[in-house]
Amino acid sequence: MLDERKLSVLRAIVEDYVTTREPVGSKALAERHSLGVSPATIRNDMALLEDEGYITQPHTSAGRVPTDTGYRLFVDRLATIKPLSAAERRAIGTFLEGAVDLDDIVLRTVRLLAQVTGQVAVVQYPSLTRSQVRHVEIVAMSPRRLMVVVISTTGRVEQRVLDVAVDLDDSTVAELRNRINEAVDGKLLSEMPDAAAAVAEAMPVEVRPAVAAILATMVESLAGEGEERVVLAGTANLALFGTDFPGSIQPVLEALEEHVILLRLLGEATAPSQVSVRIGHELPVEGLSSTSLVSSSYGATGVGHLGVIGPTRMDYPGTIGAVRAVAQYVGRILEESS
Amino acid sequence: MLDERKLSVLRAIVEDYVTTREPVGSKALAERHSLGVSPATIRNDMALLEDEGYITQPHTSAGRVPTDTGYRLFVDRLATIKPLSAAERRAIGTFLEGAVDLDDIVLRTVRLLAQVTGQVAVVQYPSLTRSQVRHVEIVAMSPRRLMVVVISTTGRVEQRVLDVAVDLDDSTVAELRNRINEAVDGKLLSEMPDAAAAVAEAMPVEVRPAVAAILATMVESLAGEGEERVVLAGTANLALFGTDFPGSIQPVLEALEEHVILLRLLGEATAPSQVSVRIGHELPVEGLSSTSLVSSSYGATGVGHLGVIGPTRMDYPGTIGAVRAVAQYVGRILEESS
DNA sequence: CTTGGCACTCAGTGCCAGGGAGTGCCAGCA
DNA sequence: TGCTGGCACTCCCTGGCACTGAGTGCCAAG
Repeated sequence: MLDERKLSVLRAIVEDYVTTREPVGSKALAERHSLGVSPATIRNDMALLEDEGYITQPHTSAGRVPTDTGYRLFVDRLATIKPLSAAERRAIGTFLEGAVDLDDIVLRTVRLLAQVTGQVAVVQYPSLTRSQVRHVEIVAMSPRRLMVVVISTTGRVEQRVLDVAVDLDDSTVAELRNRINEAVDGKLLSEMPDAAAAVAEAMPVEVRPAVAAILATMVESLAGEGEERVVLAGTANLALFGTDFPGSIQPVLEALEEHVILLRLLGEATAPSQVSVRIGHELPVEGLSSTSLVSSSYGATGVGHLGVIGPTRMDYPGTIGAVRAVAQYVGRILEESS
Repeated sequence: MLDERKLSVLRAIVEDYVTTREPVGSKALAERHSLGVSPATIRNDMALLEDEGYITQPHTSAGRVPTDTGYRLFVDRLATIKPLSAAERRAIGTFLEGAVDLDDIVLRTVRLLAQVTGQVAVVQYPSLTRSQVRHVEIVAMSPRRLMVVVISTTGRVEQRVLDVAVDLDDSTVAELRNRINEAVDGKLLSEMPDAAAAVAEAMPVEVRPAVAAILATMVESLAGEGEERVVLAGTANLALFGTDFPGSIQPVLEALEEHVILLRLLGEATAPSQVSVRIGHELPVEGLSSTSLVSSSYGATGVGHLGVIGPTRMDYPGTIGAVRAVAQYVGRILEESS
């Protein structure tokens, strides 16, 4: 159905449209790309591509514009990812090296990504549920109030204050601390429920229910969905692409404020440690129907995700390259600092 | 210079312009407001108001628009703050009551403020330096690595991991913990340096330098500028006012991403526990020169700030009322939960 | 000091014609 | 069968033009 030349035409249309922001016509294509055929032939091909739904015209006597499916085909079969230049890679490296703690790493990453791609960057904090536990600290603030602090290998530190129904003396707390650390050290937080159950079993019978309750609360509050966090940067870049969004960037900004939704989108990315691209209406979010999301997980265990959101008319090869590179660097930095 | 009637004219211009978004002319003023004089008289007044710099015309043969100084005069002398309706107050109360922890309080507050005012809301986390210390916990994670956790009465919990040069055994750490808690309990974090010095003095001489170093690092890292945080909501509302910003909302969005700057602006607000209004070029930030900031501190001790950022052409009486009300409620909630 | 009248300015709108980019279709050619 | 050049057609965009209407500044009279 689509022979080699028609694919070339589609590629040329996407590339030209991305750079010029204007519908591209057959004559311009014949001039700017060496397709070896006349405009008339290209017109025939374009008519067919339009029938197949890959391109469309804004109005009768205008050039063609890629559709979502057109971009999809381009990304899947026609684009070759643009690797970053050596200088760019070096800049990324040194910029991220300078980070002092996890907050700083995430902040730098998201700003970097926004700056490199010129679009909106999204970075998720390393997910606690996928991180390994490095240390658990339990402190009795008062006889019936405990503070639990969990430190992950990725550097996240989360704490909760729990009220318990039974007085717990210091030695019991100390024992609990030791047992918990023994049980969960190096484990994924998602494995904690099982480990916690075992710990409760091993404690003296009179405190067992209290301990079980503590552990349950602890696991729930630390490993819950609510603990995922994302950070954004570069929303100002949206205003530069204002014309790319039908009407207004308002719905886009609204969608970006819903961090829960962003987290879901990032999480839905398919293959681990590979860049995923979701285009226009492929994103199941109203306000983002004219944007694309280029995302990837980072870290060896896919401990978090990051991505870039921009208009569907974006430079996919470049953006994919940037996202991939940044994800790699962040993963490396996190491993070094753990 | 400005008699009563001219002030009324200015007030009428501001009110009309805020609602209609269009330059207002003498005839319209005479019709919509009962000023008791003819359009011609109003024209004379307007000419004078323009000479004084309170209003301006976008072009000849257009109506008048308030200038920054015009708004300033309006806010200072002409506006009567619009208190929220009973229903609104009730809604605020119940919405904020539902919060489960500090993060939740802040999140709900900022969303509420954005929703009520229809503009961009900014809420600063309770400042650690102005909070009282409720509890300090020191935990030896390994002989040379300590974790320090500080809990404030406002519910903020901050932790740091410190590496120390000397081995500290458990009993020393325990003693340190007790002494610190004794010394700083109920004190403002800003008073900690003094308290810390006294603690170091009282420790055994061989660990004294190490302890002093720990305390110094601790105070510095916890009470430093870097620890202030702000949260935004309602940036999407900016797009609705797009036409109010010359050119683009891009510089505004950019400025909003600079949290450090926002913090500075919030902190500069003058009178404590009173609503401060800064209009247009009064804000020393390039990108915000066509916006106004209505802000207030909250909490009895002015422990944090919150505010609203919108176009200079905003409903000042309503916004001031909303900011004041929300600040009061947040303060109350924080006290209840402390 | 206020008021009505009057001339003037100028943004905004609707209309129209011309130019241009682009398309679809068709007939001819390899 | 597929490519190509030619041609008529569509429709957006631009610029010019006249017109309207809101609004102003000024002035003379009350």
